[in-house]
Amino acid sequence: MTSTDRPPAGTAGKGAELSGVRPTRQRLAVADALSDADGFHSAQEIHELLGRRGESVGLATVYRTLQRLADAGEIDMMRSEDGEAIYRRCSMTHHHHLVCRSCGRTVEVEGPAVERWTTAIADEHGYAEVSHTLEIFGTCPDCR
Amino acid sequence: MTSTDRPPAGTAGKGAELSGVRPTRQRLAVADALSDADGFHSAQEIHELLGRRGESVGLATVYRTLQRLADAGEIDMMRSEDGEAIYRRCSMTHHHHLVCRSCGRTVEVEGPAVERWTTAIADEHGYAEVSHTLEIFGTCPDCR
DNA sequence: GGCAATTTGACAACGATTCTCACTCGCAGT
DNA sequence: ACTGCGAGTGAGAATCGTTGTCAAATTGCC
Repeated sequence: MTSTDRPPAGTAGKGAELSGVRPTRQRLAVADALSDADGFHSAQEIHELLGRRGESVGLATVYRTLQRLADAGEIDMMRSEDGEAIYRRCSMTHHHHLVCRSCGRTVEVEGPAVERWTTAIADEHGYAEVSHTLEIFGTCPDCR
Repeated sequence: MTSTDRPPAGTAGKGAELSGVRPTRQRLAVADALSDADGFHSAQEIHELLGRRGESVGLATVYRTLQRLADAGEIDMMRSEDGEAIYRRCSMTHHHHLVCRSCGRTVEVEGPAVERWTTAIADEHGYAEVSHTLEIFGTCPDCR
């Protein structure tokens, strides 16, 4: 469940998207760390990075912040092959992976055609809020 | 008592992939369960299914068997949105699933265009023996 | 039949993520 | 600036999926 319901916070009538979200030191630090380090990073990596920077932030807070950012669509979340959640600063295009069965070498590929197709198919069946996962497996040239 | 007995040294050198693999009841049961239930299933689901069937198999064994099968390329493994490992029997008709996030209602869809696209992309990067997984998620009309 | 390597299974160990809860801090009103 | 309250935080417990351990059971092959 991705419930986003929050208690009747009477505070209404202020910032649009940021209703009830406080820009605390920790949140800024997490968002910042993720911006500085590009590419995908796990919550634990971010936590460690913050520690090295001296900006100590609790692990639980890092998890919460990362999740909130992902929910808000400000960052992308996907899962590594180990099943760990990894995040990256948003903006880059949505893409898929072409993975080698033997060595694991991965190539990121884009497919506007696929994006269009999935949306069309879902639409055709009346499904809304579409998302999808696509992974391609094969044996890379070096492993042939 | 070491070099006296020598296991089937070059016994009918054909069973390449199955070197040292015994077709035990448990392994057959797991492979069977996965074949019967199509679609993706987690190790725990398979374990539970086997339990219901009366074919009791240890959880650890299910994990090991599934992993071995995946390594051998006999089944596909990917990760659910929760990060859990899910497997499916390989070699079934090429179709994908359009799943409803709320009620789970699933529609099987085919996409020759996607098949062609994935093959083309893989080819372009020199990858051979291509296979892929694609799942589409959305909210079905009844759940809107 | 009988032996040794492979497998199995119950359970401990693990690592990632979430939950709990007492304590702190930012924000708005006074 | 002072204060109250709820959002936010953090340390550690609790979950949960998955892997490691090891004695006992099973299987293949002589």
